[in-house]
Amino acid sequence: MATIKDVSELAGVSVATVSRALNNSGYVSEKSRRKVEQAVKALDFVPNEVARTLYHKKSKMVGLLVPDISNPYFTSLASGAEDALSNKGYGLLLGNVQDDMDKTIYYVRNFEQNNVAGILATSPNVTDLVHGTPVMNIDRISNDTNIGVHSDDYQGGVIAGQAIADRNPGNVVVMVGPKYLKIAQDRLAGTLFALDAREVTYQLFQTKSYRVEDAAETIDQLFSKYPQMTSIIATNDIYGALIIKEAFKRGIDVPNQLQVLGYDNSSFGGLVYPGLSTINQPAYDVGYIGATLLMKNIENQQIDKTIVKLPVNLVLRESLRERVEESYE
Amino acid sequence: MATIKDVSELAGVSVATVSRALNNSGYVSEKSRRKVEQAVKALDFVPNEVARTLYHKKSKMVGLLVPDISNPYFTSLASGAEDALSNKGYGLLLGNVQDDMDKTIYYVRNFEQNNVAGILATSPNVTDLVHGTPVMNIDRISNDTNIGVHSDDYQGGVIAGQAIADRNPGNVVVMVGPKYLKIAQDRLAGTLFALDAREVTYQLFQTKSYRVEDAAETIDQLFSKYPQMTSIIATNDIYGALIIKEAFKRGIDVPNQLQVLGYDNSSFGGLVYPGLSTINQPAYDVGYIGATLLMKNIENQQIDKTIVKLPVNLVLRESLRERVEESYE
DNA sequence: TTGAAAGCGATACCAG
DNA sequence: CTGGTATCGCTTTCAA
Repeated sequence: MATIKDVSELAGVSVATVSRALNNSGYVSEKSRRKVEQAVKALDFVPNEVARTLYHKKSKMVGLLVPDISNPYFTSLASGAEDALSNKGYGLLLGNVQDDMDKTIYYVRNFEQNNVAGILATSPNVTDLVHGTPVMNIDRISNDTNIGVHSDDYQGGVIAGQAIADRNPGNVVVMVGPKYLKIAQDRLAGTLFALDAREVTYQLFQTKSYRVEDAAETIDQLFSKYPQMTSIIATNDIYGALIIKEAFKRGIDVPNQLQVLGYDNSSFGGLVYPGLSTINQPAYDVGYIGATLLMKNIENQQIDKTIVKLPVNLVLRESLRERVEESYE
Repeated sequence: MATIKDVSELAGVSVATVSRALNNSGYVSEKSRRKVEQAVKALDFVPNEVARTLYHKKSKMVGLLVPDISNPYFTSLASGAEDALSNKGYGLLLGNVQDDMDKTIYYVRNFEQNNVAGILATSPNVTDLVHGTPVMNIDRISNDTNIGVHSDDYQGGVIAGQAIADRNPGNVVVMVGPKYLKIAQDRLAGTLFALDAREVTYQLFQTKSYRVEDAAETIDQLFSKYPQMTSIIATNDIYGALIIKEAFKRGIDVPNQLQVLGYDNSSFGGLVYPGLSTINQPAYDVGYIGATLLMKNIENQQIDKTIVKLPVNLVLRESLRERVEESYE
């Protein structure tokens, strides 16, 4: 690969001039500029990003930390981030941390060794691990986070609770995500608020994690513990789909005997039958907006202290029963 | 962040000695080594990878090109690659090229600007775009590719054809992937061979791409064109799941009236009901082995000219009918 | 408007 | 065993 020196020699100017021409910085005569352009073309020259990074101590790359890349929700998120980033010429360094603190530490360190311009993090504690690199929290936000973008979990919980309350709830089971996750707490609070407001009773069922591998066995426990349930709010769409499947196996009619509500609006929600009703979290948008904000901070050096909270909405497919109008009592 | 110079000053030795101590290269006295270690600890020093890369003209990062990161098949592949890479201290730069040549070119260029150590590519033509960077083709291999890892597409096609032939095929429709993809051709050849050998007749149905967005409308065309079909071999699990769903909607019993075979063994195949039978492609392994081989080539500088072909197998769930034993005629 | 030269942070050669 | 120094490719003062 040609270097700036090769270009300068071919063009008959100094490397300084080439650099100026390339970056439109400082004065460059039209004549020099033309010579540089020709040489660049002739040599198929592309500036080396590593050298640029070494000088600036900041690369054109952003590190993305996701808990589990097999989970379609995070895939959408990554996809949004990637689109925003590549639009502005940034690259994406991927870190799959698997909800493991050691891997998180490993990747943050690795990112900083590579002078990433910023980090998009789905674990709120990353801010403490970093040595000055801008961090944008996405999806998972903790109470003391003051910058990030996520979807409105409490509201999502409320919508979920109302959707069930509206539809002849019966015996309601609410699956609860890992308690150390604020998003799980918020969502639960919203759901319980909505349910209580409508005087719907419910049972809570705790799940360990959001990981795909843990899902199958959890479902079994669920059905044996609550064989009488007629409504269930799942922690995510994977559980939602598995519950529908298990119901089919047991000859339970969905939604008439058991209605199921997922969460996330993962891509496969529309692939199952009956279609999984769910709460749409704008994962792609969270990724896209998170990346956009991060780049803004990187370029301005000013860290806005803002939390962007994106609205969620109910996606109705066939796994919920018909809505029952309130009667005049 | 501390630099090697800071360490050398604190330790009272030269940067050369620090470097030697850090990399276990050349002679370093025990005494010097201890001083260096202390200084490193005191300063929380981590060597800057960018500077290392500039010197070596080769980073500890690998670029991964995937056609569509929303597709769970590529997600597994990426996951395997990531595991192998992070085990050996390599980072993963992601490029989502969306089957678009311009984006492919953009990313290859971007990867080389960053001196990636190698590229894992799902588009066979990447080898021609590269300026000396080692390329390992994964998943999609063309005829003139001489290095790569993929799963045995022809054999997968054969297995698929046999699975259908074994099960009272009736009116068979074979979906055919994009013809510019060798994997699609090979798979088709295998399927047709198996079907012909058993004297099963079939119809071909061409699909445009593997992209998720294009799937929904294709299904409609399929059902209206072949309302009488009783067996279908889908191009992938997404189509498989959608076909099952559409069958349910139309009151067609799966598998009795219509049996469905997917391809890929995507994570959600087990989430639908009835469970989608499919051909398991070891996506994770392709990614893992591809990355491992690539790293071997990177480190030896010698490019083995090898194609690794991984076996595929039938995953039986409920979307296929019972096997019919051959009768003695 | 231009070019010489000093970094950026590490590595590795060569002399001592 | 150790330290000085050239080098990787680029950017940016500073003087001319």
